[in-house]
Amino acid sequence: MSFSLHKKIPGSLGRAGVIHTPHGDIQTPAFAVVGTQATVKALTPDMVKTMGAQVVLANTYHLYLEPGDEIIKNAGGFGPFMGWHGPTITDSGGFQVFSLGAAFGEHVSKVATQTQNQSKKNPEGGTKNNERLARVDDEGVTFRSHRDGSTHRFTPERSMEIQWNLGADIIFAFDECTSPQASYEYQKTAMDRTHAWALQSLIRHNELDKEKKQMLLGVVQGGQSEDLRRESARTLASLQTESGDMFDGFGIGGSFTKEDLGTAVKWVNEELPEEKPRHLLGIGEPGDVLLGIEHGCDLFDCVAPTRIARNGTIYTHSGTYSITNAQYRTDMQPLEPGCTCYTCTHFTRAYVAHLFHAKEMLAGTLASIHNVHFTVQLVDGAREAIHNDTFFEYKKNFIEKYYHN
RNA sequence: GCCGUGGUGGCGGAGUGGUCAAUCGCAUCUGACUGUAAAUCAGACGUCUUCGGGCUACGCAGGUUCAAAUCCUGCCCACGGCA
Repeated sequence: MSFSLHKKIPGSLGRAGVIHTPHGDIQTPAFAVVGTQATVKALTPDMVKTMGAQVVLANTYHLYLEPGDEIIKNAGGFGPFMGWHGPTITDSGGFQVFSLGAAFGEHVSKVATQTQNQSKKNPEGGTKNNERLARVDDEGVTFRSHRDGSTHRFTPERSMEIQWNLGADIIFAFDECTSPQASYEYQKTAMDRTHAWALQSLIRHNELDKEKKQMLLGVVQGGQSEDLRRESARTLASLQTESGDMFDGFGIGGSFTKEDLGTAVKWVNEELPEEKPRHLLGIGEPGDVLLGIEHGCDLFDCVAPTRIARNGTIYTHSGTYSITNAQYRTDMQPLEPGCTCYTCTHFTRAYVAHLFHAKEMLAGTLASIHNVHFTVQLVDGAREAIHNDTFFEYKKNFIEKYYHN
């Protein structure tokens, strides 16, 4: 397990490199396709591979609940279990602390469209406590399963044990992902807690993974404040156990606003060591990914391509559109003219629209193929541009078309 | 021909004197979705509107009533039964 840096974007933090894993290399920057429950929804691993995806990310919380991490351990890890033989990542379950906790029942997302006011209801932001499914304390998180209501508890140690069983090549320290509505004080509290958990994660992981098969990434938090973000990055970068073990890379977590995503990432990556990979967690949409790449992130993952696909939204180089809109029922063009994906080379908008209206399962599959292909291609193109010293030109061309049509 | 039942918005189907432009479901239209509580969710859905409201509507035509989708009369239509 290692990371090698091959090329830097002159004048920015952006770079291209390779992460070597026991299941193959990941050329970075790379987009990890999300397969939360050991399946990329609506797609077979063959399809995912054909689209050019290099790595699949699954979720600790979900796989712990179903089918249980022991079963996956016995299957040889979630990769073999799902029939994906390339590199893999698992998230720690930390994000569910947010989505089942402070964000529960709220219309709060990872990337807020505008600067939101701090919650008047709760310093941590979001809903009243009695409605949520997860509650955080200094030692861990107690949560109720969204599937059957049963109560469970995650600690940093437990997350490491489960992720060890799930067997991904790259795993994350257990962290607390905060709401963008949380107060500064709460962001600081959560960040300090995340740092304490980071050390516990590191210690427990090194007990389990003596041969260092997995890369463990520490997760930077700190909300939208520059001082906290920088402090978090510095703290994690220098964190080490008594035996000298350190993180193999870093995740950048938490929530952002659309406006400050780039700057927040920049603050963090200015502090993080250059020789270790950085994963921008849960991002994202095309423009956000390019921003992340420019500011020095190597890995991305996001549910957007597959989720919006299943809901009928199609990525194109001139922006997104909804295939279910009436005008596409008779449109005999491919989803995006010129696209080389399987869907675009075999089917029309009218056909895909029909599948959506008829509620056929293939609708989500064909749309997902296109959107994942689109996103992977975008990142591949950016990587190539970095190697060719044309990144800014590449980004400018993309952004102009994508956002101004 | 007689008897019975029923005709409500694109469809199905509530409502059986006032709070009904009419519950609800489907369809339709539009929007949202960023470490997947998500093949999900939200809004609109007679018509016009200066967004206060106005107008036209519950098979058709009359009638009763302050007030009718709801009660009465006739007609038309559908389904079932008997001749």
